[in-house]
Amino acid sequence: MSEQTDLSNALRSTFLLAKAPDSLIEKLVTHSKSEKLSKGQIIIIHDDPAEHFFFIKKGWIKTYRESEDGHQSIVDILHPGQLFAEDSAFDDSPYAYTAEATEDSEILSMPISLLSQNIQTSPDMARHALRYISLKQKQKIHEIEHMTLQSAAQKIGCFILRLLKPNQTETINIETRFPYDKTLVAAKLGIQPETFSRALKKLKDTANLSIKGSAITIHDLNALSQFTCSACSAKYPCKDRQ
Amino acid sequence: MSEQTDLSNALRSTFLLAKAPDSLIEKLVTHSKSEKLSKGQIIIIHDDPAEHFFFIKKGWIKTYRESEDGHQSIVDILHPGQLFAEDSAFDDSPYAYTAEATEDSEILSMPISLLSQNIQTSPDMARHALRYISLKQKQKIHEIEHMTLQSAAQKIGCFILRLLKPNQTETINIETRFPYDKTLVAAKLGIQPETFSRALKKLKDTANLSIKGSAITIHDLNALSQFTCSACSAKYPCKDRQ
DNA sequence: CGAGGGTTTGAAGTGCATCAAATAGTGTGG
DNA sequence: CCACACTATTTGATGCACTTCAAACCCTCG
Repeated sequence: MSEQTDLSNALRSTFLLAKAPDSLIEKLVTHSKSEKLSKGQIIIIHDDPAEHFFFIKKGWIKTYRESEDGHQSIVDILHPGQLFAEDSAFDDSPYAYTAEATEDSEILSMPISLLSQNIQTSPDMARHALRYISLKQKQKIHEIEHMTLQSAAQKIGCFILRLLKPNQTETINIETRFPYDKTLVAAKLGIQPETFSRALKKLKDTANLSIKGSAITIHDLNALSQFTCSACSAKYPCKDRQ
Repeated sequence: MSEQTDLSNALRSTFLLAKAPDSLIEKLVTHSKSEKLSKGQIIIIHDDPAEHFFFIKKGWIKTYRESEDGHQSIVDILHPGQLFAEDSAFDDSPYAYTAEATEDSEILSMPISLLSQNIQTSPDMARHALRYISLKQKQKIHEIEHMTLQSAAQKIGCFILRLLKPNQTETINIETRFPYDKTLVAAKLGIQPETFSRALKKLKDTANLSIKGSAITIHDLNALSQFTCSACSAKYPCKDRQ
C-alpha cells in the first residue's frame, strides 16, 4: 500500500475527517508535511494565528495554556491517531493553546485553510464538525464538573476507569496501565505529583487496586466505580469518555 | 408593534438566531409557549430526552449538574435575552444539565426539533451554530483554566472584571454591581458562600475595591486586573467574556 | 414587628500545595 | 555488566486555602 493511501486512511480514521470528501483528504495529503519532534519541543503557541492543524503519528502531545506567573493548565494529552489545533478552523481563531511533544514524536502538519474552506463549502462537513465540537464541549462541561466535585483520589479513579474498554465485561482483576508518566497524569488532572502519589495510595486502599509502576490491577471494578462516581453526575460506564 | 414581532425580534437578538431564516423564526414563534416560573422551579432535568429549548424573557436561570451525593456543579447562570438547552439540537443529545429558576422568571419554550431540523437543512445555520458552539467550548476551556490556576479572590476579581462594559475607558472609581445573589456567584465560581465572603474581603484590601451590598466600586482598575489576571493566560480585557 | 433568607464571623478540621530530601527507575558510556 | 547521571516517584514535614459546622447579624418583605 502506498504512502499516500496510508496517510489517507490515517486521516479518515479520525472522527472529524471520517466522512470528509475524497477531494479534501487528497488535498490534505498533498499539502501535508511530516515532522519529527524531540521531547519538549514546542509545536504551536497559544494565541498565535492558526496556520496548520496536526495529526499525531507517534508519541504524546500535550496542549496547555500558561499564566503570567508560569503555571500551566492542561487542555489535553493527545495520542497517535488524534488531531489537534483543528478547532481553530471552526471559528477562524488563533490557536487556543500551546502544544508540546512530551516525548520524541512524529506529526503530520496540514494547512488549516484547507479545512476551514471545506467547512465553508461543504454542508455535510459543517454539520459533522458541529457534532464533533458539540461532543468536545460536553466533555469540557464534564471536566469542569470533575474539577469541582471530585477529590484527588476520585479524579485518579475516574482517569483509570476511562482507560478501560467500553465493552469491558469482567469486573474482577482487570489489568491496564497508565499510558504516560504519572507526573503528566497528575498535571492533566490538575494536581501536584506529590498529591498524586499520596492520593493513589489512598485509592489503592479504599478501592482495592494494585499498582506496580505504570501497571494497574483493578481487583474489584464495582468498588472502584462506586468510590469514584459517587462524586459525579454520571455513573460508570459514563458516556463522555475521551 | 405586535406580540409576534416582539418575539421575533427577541429571538433574533440572540447570537445563534441572529441570521436564522425568517421561516424558522416564524415557526419558532408560532410554536412557542410562554411560561411563568416561580423561584426554585425546575424546568428541565439533566439526561432527559430533549424536547424543547428556551429563551429567557425575565429572571435568572441556573443550569447545573448534580452528583449522587448531592453536590452541584454550575454550568451557567443565564439572564434575559439568552437561550438555554439549545445545544441539544447540535448533536441530538439529551439535556446536558438541569435548569432551575433562581427567582420568579418568564421563559419561552420552543420545540427543539424545529431548530435541529433547520440545522440539518440550512448550511448557513449549521455553520453559524458551529461558530457559536466553538465559542462556547473555548469559554469552557477558559473556565477550566480559571478553576485550576486562580485563587478564590482572583476568581471573584475575574468575575467582577467580566461585569464591565467591553469599551470601558475609565480606570478609576468604576461602579458596577453583582447581578445576583452572592451565594449564587459563589456557586458559579465553585466556592462556598463563607469562602466567598472572606475572599471578597481580601480582594477589597488587596485590589482596592469598595463593596456595599451588591454595589461594587473599583477604585483602581489596573490594580484589580493586575491582581486578578496574573493567574490567567489572558490579560484584561480578555476576549472570552461571557 | 417578626420571619426567613442572605451574609458574615468564628472556630476547627481537611485536603492539597510546597519545600526538602530520599529512593527507585532508566538510559548512558565505559 | 557496572557505575553514573538524570529523571520520575515517593516520603516527610509544614503551611495555607478552602471547607465545614455553628451562630450571629442584617436586610427585606409580608
